[in-house]
Amino acid sequence: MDAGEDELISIGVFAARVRLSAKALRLYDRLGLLPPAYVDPVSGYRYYRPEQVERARTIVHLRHLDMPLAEVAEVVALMGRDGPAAAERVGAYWADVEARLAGQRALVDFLRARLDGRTSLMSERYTTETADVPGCTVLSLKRHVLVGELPAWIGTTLDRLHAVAAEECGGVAAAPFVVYHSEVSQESDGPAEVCVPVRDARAAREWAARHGNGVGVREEPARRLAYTRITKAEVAQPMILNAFEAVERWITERDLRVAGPCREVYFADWAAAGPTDPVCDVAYPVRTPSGP
Amino acid sequence: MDAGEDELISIGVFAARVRLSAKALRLYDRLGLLPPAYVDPVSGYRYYRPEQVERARTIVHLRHLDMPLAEVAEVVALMGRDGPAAAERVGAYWADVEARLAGQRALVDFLRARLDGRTSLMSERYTTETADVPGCTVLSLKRHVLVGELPAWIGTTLDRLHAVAAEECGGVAAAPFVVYHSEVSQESDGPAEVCVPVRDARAAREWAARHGNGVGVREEPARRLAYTRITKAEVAQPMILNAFEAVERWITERDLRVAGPCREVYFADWAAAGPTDPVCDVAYPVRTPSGP
DNA sequence: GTTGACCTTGCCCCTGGGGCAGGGCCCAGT
DNA sequence: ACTGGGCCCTGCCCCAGGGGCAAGGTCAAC
Repeated sequence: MDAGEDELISIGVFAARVRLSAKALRLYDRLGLLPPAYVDPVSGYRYYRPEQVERARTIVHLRHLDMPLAEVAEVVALMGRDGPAAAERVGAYWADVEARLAGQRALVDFLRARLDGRTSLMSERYTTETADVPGCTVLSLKRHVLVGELPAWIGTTLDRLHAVAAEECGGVAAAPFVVYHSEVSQESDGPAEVCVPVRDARAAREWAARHGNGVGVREEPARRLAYTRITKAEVAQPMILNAFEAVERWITERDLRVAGPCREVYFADWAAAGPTDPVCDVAYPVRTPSGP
Repeated sequence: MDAGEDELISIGVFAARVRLSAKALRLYDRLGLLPPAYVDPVSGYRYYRPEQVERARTIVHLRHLDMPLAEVAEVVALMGRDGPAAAERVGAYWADVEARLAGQRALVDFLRARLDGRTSLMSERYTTETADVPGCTVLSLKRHVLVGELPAWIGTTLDRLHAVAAEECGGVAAAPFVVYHSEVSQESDGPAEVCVPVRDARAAREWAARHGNGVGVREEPARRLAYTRITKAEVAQPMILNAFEAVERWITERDLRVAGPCREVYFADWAAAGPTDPVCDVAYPVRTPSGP
């Protein structure tokens, strides 16, 4: 158990054994990730022990998974005391990676199809029309949200506001919708706003003043919307982007102007709908080139 | 076709529409990736046109795949002229990503098992022994090679040297082996050397002087090897790391010292072997604590 | 004792931006 | 016509995770 001092290894030899650069080892020392067993107080030379090889190799492996050093530090800190917990952290990290990847894979398909020119065929699938919708008072909740969390957030928020509208505000007056401010389709975070039109504007305002943590009430003006209707399956990322682009193209071709942030109008019962049932209108507010 | 000047969009508005920061747009301008349609020569203000939205969004998507800007530039350059070629490049990029990922997935399994403590069970699977092997003359080819390319490189190089040894150097004298210099198991590149022992040292030397582009001839000294025997299936990354670690542990426990770079000795016919057939010895040269 | 290999710190470089400072531009209201 | 506030400009420093190089100190073998 008593390790002789002859076991001290210089940084170059240690680096070669664990396949790290000396530079990386110095960095890990500075970060407290893998401090040398001994540092000569005069020369500043770093010396390692063979027992440190295991820790170093674990770090190498974790870096090979592109795990940030901060997280690597947590894992190796756990390693000595609680192996299963460390293994668990690695699993959790990798699950995150795989989740991100699933989205990226879908995006690859979408992009390849678009670059391939198959998009022109696809845009014919979308029939765009306009409709004039009256103004209304809406319960609204606005937040920055990442693409990955969007569906879940929309679902729960819609349910919450739906319940409030039904019980406190005289019922739901029209189809709920989600507005994407800074008017892009999706991708990355960016403020999204879930809106549920209510019948009783005054009751809504009072309820929001009393309870609404984050929930606001506002007037949504009457609008002319250019929209295309899509199925439940087509709402998924990134397929829905095709719908947004189709509507944009339709607007441009007709020399109309976009007059506000784009939105998704959920006119059907989401839970009851099958994958091929239409559930959503992808819409842009428009005005005519002449009028305001 | 003549776009009115009223279509010019300021950087802030354009940034919001394509969901990029103004900072990113300036960077893309500087890199020639997405130059503004017009730059005011007096104020330096950048102005974009709606037609540039498509290109910008493609860039956003590609960046979302973590594609480096240099490669993004190539793809978007192709986009206008040759869509299918651009799609092809994206596909190729993603295939690379997936390939890298396959290796990382295996590494995750390996690491989780090790951190979980299941490694102690596994080390019992490996029976380590020592053997004294005589010195010999070897044909050798040394190169820096990445982990992913290792199996392919070893295979083809072994075949090449095998053929030379058989035809020009009096035949193969012993089992070929691969030496990993800077003595680690694997991971990342790092010089690896394929060695094939030959019977006729003089013929080998002459052949190498005449033809050997990169192929060298050297004396491999007699060694005592600590080794464990593994099957064809166990040669795969990263499972083989368990074997290396088992041998290292065995050496440490017996108070021996590593006396050279580790190696894999391929004693069986690789092509003819099934997954459960032993084909390889994972070995470290050792010396006793007393002797040199 | 000398020499060359090794080690040290410190600095600038890369990518893909974020954030801030100091200063210029533009438009709308008065 | 002026002024204010909101855009926009450039330039600088910052992040991870190191790579590379320079100037200088150390170690060990001969």
